[in-house]
Amino acid sequence: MPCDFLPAQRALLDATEHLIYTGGIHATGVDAIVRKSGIARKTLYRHYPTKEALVEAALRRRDDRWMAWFIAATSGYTDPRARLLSCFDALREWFASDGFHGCAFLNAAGEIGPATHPIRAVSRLHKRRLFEYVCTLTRETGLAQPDEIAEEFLVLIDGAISLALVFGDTHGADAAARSAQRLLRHIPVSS
Amino acid sequence: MPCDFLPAQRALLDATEHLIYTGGIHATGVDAIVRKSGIARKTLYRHYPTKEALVEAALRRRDDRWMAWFIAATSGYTDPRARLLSCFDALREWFASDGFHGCAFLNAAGEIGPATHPIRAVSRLHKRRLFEYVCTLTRETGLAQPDEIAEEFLVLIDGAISLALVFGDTHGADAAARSAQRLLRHIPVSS
DNA sequence: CTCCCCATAGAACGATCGTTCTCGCACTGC
DNA sequence: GCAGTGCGAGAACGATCGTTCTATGGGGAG
Repeated sequence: MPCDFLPAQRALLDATEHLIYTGGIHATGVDAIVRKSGIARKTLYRHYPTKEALVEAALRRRDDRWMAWFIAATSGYTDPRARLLSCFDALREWFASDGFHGCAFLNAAGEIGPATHPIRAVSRLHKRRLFEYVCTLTRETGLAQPDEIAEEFLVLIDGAISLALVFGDTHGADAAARSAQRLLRHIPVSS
Repeated sequence: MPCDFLPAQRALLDATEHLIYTGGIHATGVDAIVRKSGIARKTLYRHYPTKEALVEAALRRRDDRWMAWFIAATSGYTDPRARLLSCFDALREWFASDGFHGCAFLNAAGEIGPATHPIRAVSRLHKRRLFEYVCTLTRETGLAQPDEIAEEFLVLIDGAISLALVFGDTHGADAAARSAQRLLRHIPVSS
């Protein structure tokens, strides 16, 4: 993992990520990507053999950046339980931000049919990375069975994101936070 | 609300629902709908002014049928708490069924950009209907603040569906069921 | 300066998109 | 028999899809 991107790649990935996030993968044409990025079509196809590869690269980079944002946004508390609960504050902020349109990886998985498609693999990778990070948070709390608790948190996180997409508000994050608080209140600490 | 559909409409809605559920809205062309349904293009455009209207009608009917299935699948227990928990048994069964591809309404909302689009309204309607039904279940339990609990259940349900879509397994339903059991164990009954 | 490579702009390719039109066949009421 | 109508099959429309090609114009190495 060395590597920054060339400026042309950066512009392409920025434009692609934004367009497919706000408008969907199939609905965004190469024309729109070229127009928004200011990069020539020929250059696009020099860096990426196909639109699909460009979309996949854009999603991989979004994965990196989203995870970095989420980790940064949930590192403000030293108390492990407060840090775990701050996940939902971060989500609330995200839901209320301009241009929020759900989880790009859930959207991609829902839009693309076959489960063997490379883009579906990016979605799985993202959720697995998120799960691993939540595992580190739950393990720090000293609760019993931290990985199973992390699974429950993953359900709460993705449920909150989905409801925020559909309803356009933050009530899902509030409900998820209530569930999480109850979870922390009633789970025994390990041995 | 009289009305069954004419046979041509039924065939069109069946084909459209199946195609857009498994392949996405934008990825399914009118050609494929015509081919699968065995209905002539001209007939299609007599019943529905545009592909978008046909998709919307197919989603509305899927809403009706999915809700009917979900209600039927969660009516086997007389004990209100067992009935509430049976939601996740129904989901588990759904996740393991052939052709499962997440929630059609979450997928549609994720694929379609503008929140004012008519199809987005169908997604909101579906989740609101699901919420209302879960409310009836939570109210029967006699728990305090049943509507807030129903919100939490909605988060658990949609989170489980999203994880089932991404990972292709039923662990999300298991985790959601654990959260739900803890919820029922630790919430006080109203007054 | 010349040669070469990369970049942009944009035309052009075949394919497919959503939509409309034409045709032919089967059926109905008179 | 015969005009009228509904439907299936499919051609055809312009537009747009993803992709490739040509033409043009710097910028660095020799």
